[in-house]
Amino acid sequence: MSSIFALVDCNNFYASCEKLFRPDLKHRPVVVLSNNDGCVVARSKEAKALGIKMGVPVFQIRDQIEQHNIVCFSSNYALYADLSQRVMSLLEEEAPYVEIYSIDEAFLDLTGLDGCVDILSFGQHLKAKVDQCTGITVGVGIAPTKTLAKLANHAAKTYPATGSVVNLMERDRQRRLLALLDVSDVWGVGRRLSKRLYERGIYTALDLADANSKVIRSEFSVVLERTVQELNGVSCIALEDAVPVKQQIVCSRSFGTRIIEKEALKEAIAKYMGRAAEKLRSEQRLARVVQVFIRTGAFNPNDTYYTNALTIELSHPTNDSRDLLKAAYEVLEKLYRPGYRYAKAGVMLTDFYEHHAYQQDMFQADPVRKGSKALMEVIDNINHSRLGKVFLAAQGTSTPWSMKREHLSPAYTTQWSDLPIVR
DNA sequence: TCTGGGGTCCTAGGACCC
DNA sequence: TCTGGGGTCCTAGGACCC
Repeated sequence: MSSIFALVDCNNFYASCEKLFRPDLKHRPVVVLSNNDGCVVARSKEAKALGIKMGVPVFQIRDQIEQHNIVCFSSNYALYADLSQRVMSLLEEEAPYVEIYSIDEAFLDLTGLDGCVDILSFGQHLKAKVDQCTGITVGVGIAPTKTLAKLANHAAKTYPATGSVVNLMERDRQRRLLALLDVSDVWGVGRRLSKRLYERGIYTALDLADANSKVIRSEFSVVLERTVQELNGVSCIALEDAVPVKQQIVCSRSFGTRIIEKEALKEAIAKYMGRAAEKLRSEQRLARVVQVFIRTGAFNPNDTYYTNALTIELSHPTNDSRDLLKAAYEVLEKLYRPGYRYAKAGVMLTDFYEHHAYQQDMFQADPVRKGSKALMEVIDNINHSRLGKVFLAAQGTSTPWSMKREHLSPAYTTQWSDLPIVR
C-alpha cells in the first residue's frame, strides 16, 4: 500500500494572526518584523503584491512603507504560538497521525484513507474546518511522499483555480507540475545547491526527478539522492509522530543597541542562560557542555569585525542556572575583547542527560549543590504562575540594549488584560 | 544608524589506534 | 632509499529548513 501524506500550511501565518484581531486591516498590506524590528519575516498578500521581499531589512523599505501605508508589527510569538496550537489540535481531530513540522505547517498521514473517502474532498474538508474554526486560511497538498506533498502545497497556493487544495497522487499530474517548477522550489534544495544544479543543466524539478540518483549521490549527497527518490514517488522520509528529543538548546539575541562594556555583555549572557536553563529543566534534562558566542555587527564595513565562540565541558551535567551561568562567565572572560561594538551574543547547551538516569560520581571534585532541584523548581513555578518574574541578580534590571519591539500587538489570547473588547 | 532566531543532518579532515 | 591500511571518534563547517 502506498503512503499518502498531506501537508497543511497556514497562509502568511504571522500576518494572518495579526489581521485576525484587526478587522480594520482586512485589505491593508501588513508585514511582521523579526526580533529587534530588523527584517520582514511575514507579509500579507497585499504586501506581497507590493513587491515586499521576504527577509528584507526594514530600513531599506522605509519609503515603500510610508508611500503605501504598510502596517508593521513586531513579532508576537505568544499570539502566534497560541493560534498555531488551535490549528494543530483541529488537524489532530481529523487525522490519526499528525507531525507538527513548524509553527505554521503539519504533515498528516492519510495512508489507507483512500479506501473510505475521496482524498480530494477530505483535503477540502480539512481546509474548510480550519478556516471556519480559527479564521486562518490554509493550503493543502496531498501526495505519496513528503517532498511531493510540499510541492502540491506550493501549487495549491500558487494557482487559485485549485481552491487551495491539490491532490498529487497521480504520476502524470506529478510530472506535469514538476516540469513547471524551478528546481529551487524543491524542499531541501536551497540557494547553494540550486546554483550547482543549474551548472549541471538541471533547471526544473522534473530535471532533478529524472537525474540519475547514483550520480546525484556521488556528486552531491545522500540527502539529495533521497530527494530524487521522493520526487519519483518513493517515500524515504517518514512521518515523525513522536516529537524527537532535542540535541541542543540555543538562546541568542541581537541587541537593540550595540554593547561595548563587558558588564553589559555579562548581563545579556545571564539573561540568555536563564532562559536556556529554564528550557532545559522543562525537558527534565541535564546538560554537560556550555557554549558561548559573541560577535560584532556583520554588515557595517566601518566596524572591525570580531566573532568568536568557545565551549566548556562541566565536571558533571547540571540544570542549575547558577552552575551553567558560572561556566558561561568563564567562557566569556576568554572571549571578550575590549574596543569592539558587539551586536549579538548567545549561549548553547549540548550533551544532554536524563535527569533521573545520571549517576553521580561520589569522588567528583565539585559536588552537586544541595537543594538545587528544589530551588530551581520554586523559581520555575513562580515564573509560570501569575506572580511575576524571579531571576538571578546577574541578569540586571536596567538593560538599554534589550531588543526593540516598537510595533508589538496585544497578547489577545494569552493575557486577560489584553483580551479584545467588542463595543 | 538600522540586517532574526532556533533547529537538524551530513561531510571532510584530523587524531588516534592496532 | 624504501615508509600500510583500515577503522573509530570527534569537531568544525556547510547546507538546509521555517
